[in-house]
Amino acid sequence: MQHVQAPSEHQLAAFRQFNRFYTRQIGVLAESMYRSEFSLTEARVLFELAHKNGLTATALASTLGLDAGYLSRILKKFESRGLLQRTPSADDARQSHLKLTVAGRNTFEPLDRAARELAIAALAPLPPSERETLVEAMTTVERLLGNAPEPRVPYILRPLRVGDVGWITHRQGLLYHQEYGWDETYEALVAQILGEFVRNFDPNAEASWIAERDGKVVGSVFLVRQSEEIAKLRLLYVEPATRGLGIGRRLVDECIAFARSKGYRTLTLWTNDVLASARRIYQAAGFRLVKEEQHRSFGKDLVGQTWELNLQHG
Amino acid sequence: MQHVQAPSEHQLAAFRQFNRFYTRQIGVLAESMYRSEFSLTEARVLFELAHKNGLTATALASTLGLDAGYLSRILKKFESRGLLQRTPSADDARQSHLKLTVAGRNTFEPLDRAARELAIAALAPLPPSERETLVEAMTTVERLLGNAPEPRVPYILRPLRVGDVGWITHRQGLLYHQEYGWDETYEALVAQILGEFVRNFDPNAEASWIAERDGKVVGSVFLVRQSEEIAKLRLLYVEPATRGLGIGRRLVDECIAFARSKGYRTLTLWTNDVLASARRIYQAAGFRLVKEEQHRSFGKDLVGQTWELNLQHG
DNA sequence: TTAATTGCTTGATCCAGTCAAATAAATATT
DNA sequence: AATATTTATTTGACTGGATCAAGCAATTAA
Repeated sequence: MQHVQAPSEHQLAAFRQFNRFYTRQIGVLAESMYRSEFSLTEARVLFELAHKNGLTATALASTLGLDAGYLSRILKKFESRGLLQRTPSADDARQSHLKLTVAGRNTFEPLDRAARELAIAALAPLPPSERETLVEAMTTVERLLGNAPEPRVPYILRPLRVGDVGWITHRQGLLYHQEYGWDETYEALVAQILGEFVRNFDPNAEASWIAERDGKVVGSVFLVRQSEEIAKLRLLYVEPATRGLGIGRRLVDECIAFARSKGYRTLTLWTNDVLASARRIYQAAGFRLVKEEQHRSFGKDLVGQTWELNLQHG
Repeated sequence: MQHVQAPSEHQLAAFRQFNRFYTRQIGVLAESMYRSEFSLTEARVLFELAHKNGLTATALASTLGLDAGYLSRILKKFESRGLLQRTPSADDARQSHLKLTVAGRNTFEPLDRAARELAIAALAPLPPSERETLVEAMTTVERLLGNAPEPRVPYILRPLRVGDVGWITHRQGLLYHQEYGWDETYEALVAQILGEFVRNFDPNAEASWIAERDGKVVGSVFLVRQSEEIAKLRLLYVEPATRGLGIGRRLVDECIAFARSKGYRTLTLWTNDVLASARRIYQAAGFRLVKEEQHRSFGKDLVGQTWELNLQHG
């Protein structure tokens, strides 16, 4: 059962403002097309036709959100001018497949170039770094508003890369601050642990896994050597937005498998009792609570827990 | 002289795709208004009138990008229905100031609520974290495309907050990786330094400054106590996109002033000769190079430099 | 004083876009 | 197999959103 929280006023306001802004923006674009022999809608149709052969009228109408009758007339106009060729569909005599003729492509070309010039004119004044920022932001909007197809692969695991240490520190610091009120010393501890992990990394005895989804880090875990026989799992974390995909469990499983393969006898970890969702994962994976102690850290009174997994009986 | 590089093909494509996408998006919005007694344009006019009193027709036409004649008719319609009141301007008898009547506000209200419902419907399906991402991306697009007024305050300095340590580590790690090819051990070093800084922080002898612009961290510097008489400046960094605003210089100046006020005699720092822009700042601030040594770090052969500033003669 | 510009209005017009009805093919139902 | 329903497309009829150009009065510049 998921409680759906209402969007905040600030979010609604920003969303609506953006729509007003972009309505105007597109008005400007449309205006600049005004002198051409085609309307904005006709140009959109041409664009679709130029980029995809064999479309049917219905498909076209639905991707552009056009009235079927209106589109029909536009297509008729194109055909009468020799820009468009219709081929009756083999398996449905009602439909035909649409394709621009050579003349059609030639007509589209200057239109397309003009649109390109417009885009250049919009981007060129920006410093290069901001161009990239802009494009990224646009992609984000599109992905989130367009009923973005859920990524086929829900997430991938990959090794640590430059930038990850800082990012994970940042997210964990913020997250535990927001959720549990831990202060900046927690983030600092994470930074130190990860810094040391990287600088003293022993590839034969240690490992890390980063879960990535849609190009963004959504989880991670680290396995360090504590002694000849004991490996330690550290800093398991999963982005709240991606909980429920089994990422946490997967990360822990990877750790266990790796530790076992390297001949460790015990996998240990230290956590705090407030971290309930992590605890469930550890329990499910077979860890057993071996020690608890009160401590004051990160600005809070906490109960630290040590969990262990025997790697040999399994 | 600034060389203006052309936008990349990828950027142009993304930009144009977004325009097509949002054209469709706005088409959907307009459609949903179809049954109301006002057209989308009329609704936009109403919105502007509802949110700003005393507008003139020309101002309105230009903010919405409307034809003056068309707007004139719309206003006439509003006035004849008693939604709008025009007050002749005192200092220009050609203009009049526009203001919604009470009836006008009452008419606008359900319209506004409907638009609000639409916004809710668009945002509600997203998980909260993505809502915020979306809104941020929209704001970014708007800022970059709308001839965004440069933020009045180009940047602000603020103390360290939770999340900063990780973020700064992330950015510095990535940046020096991209610009100079340094490997992940540099990021790890930054993490350790910052982690230690926070955990052993002595507010009477140490300090940090975060430069923020538009809500985003764009620079930082840390000052640590090395001994009774020597303070050390560490990890100066400025986002490339915001170079030229004097942020680096400002951060260094803050360090110097703080070190002086705390009675240190010397301010020292360690850097590498490849970091040219930082070096210029140190030189300009009066630092002198006191030592150089070759070393191999971060996967590169580097020349380390120690710079010092005498805090007493100034 | 005259000329040019600006703010707004009005007449004329157009064509983008909507709606409903019609046709023919495909699919579902009996 | 016959009938009903749905789907893809077309066509006729119409509306009203939007543009353009001309015009008027007030303002500003020459």
